[in-house]
Amino acid sequence: MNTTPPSLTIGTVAKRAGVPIDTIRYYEREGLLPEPLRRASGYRSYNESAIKRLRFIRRAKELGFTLEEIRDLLALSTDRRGGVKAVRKRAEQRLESIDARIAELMRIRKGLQQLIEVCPGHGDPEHCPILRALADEEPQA
Amino acid sequence: MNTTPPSLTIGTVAKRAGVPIDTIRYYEREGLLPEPLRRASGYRSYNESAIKRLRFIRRAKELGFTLEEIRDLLALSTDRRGGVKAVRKRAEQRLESIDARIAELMRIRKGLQQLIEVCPGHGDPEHCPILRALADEEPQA
DNA sequence: CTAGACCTTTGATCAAGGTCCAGAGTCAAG
DNA sequence: CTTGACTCTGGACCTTGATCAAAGGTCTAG
Repeated sequence: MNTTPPSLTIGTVAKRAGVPIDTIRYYEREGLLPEPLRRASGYRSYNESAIKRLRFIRRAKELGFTLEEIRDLLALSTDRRGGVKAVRKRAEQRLESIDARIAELMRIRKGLQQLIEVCPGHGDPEHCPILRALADEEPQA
Repeated sequence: MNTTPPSLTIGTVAKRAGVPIDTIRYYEREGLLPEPLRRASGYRSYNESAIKRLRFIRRAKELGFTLEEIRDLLALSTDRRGGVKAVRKRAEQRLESIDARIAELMRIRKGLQQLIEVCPGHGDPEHCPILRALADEEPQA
């Protein structure tokens, strides 16, 4: 709706979006940002929408999306038919993978916690349960 | 105590330890495995302790230790004075960083969950709360 | 006009932890 | 002896998400 004249340099966009200049060019190469207009001098010429897009990317990254997934989300976000359904599905998948990662970390945490609890913290390495747990044979080896 | 004759080839060790051959050579380069004896032909010649050590590394990796930390643990595990105390300290640090990671994932999870809950899953992308959350301006932008 | 800030490109580099390859030599079975 | 499986070295390459350097061109304030 607003047709902001394209006039921002990459440095300005970088500052306003909170992203390093190199990263902007990198995102452009990776297809996350459209190629901007250029001035006669070759300078990239951005408008406000580029800043929005960079912030979109930043937030999605904070939610744990990879750049690959974000590229996908960006494509979906402009798909009027079915885009919303697909976006929600991606978000649900993301949630599942976060849950799986949390569960895995909890499992690891538990194992480590138990070892620490029974380790006296001194004495012979032969009797340290942490080292023993790491070194012991597989059951049925 | 057991003085197993060194006679295992790298391929055998790889199979028994469940680690690719290239990875064994890589660990050797990185100082996680001692340099093995060699046959006259130049073939590496391992004994059972190499397999134990590789399993140690594998388990430590499963507990989220980096190779750097594992190298450290391996050194400590043979240090009779103070080694155990230091090992326990490393384990405690590892636990703390796991807790931090879990907390971070829980925070992310919560944000994502809230977005999914209010997303109808259909309709105009303009009204999709997930896309809006990603795209919206910073407050006070 | 000039200094200094800003921008351009290409290509290298980083962390981590491997993975793969070519070309050559070796080993065990039949 | 031959065949096929195995191993050797050295170095290149992979993933992800940037980050930096070099050499040069442009823009803006004074």
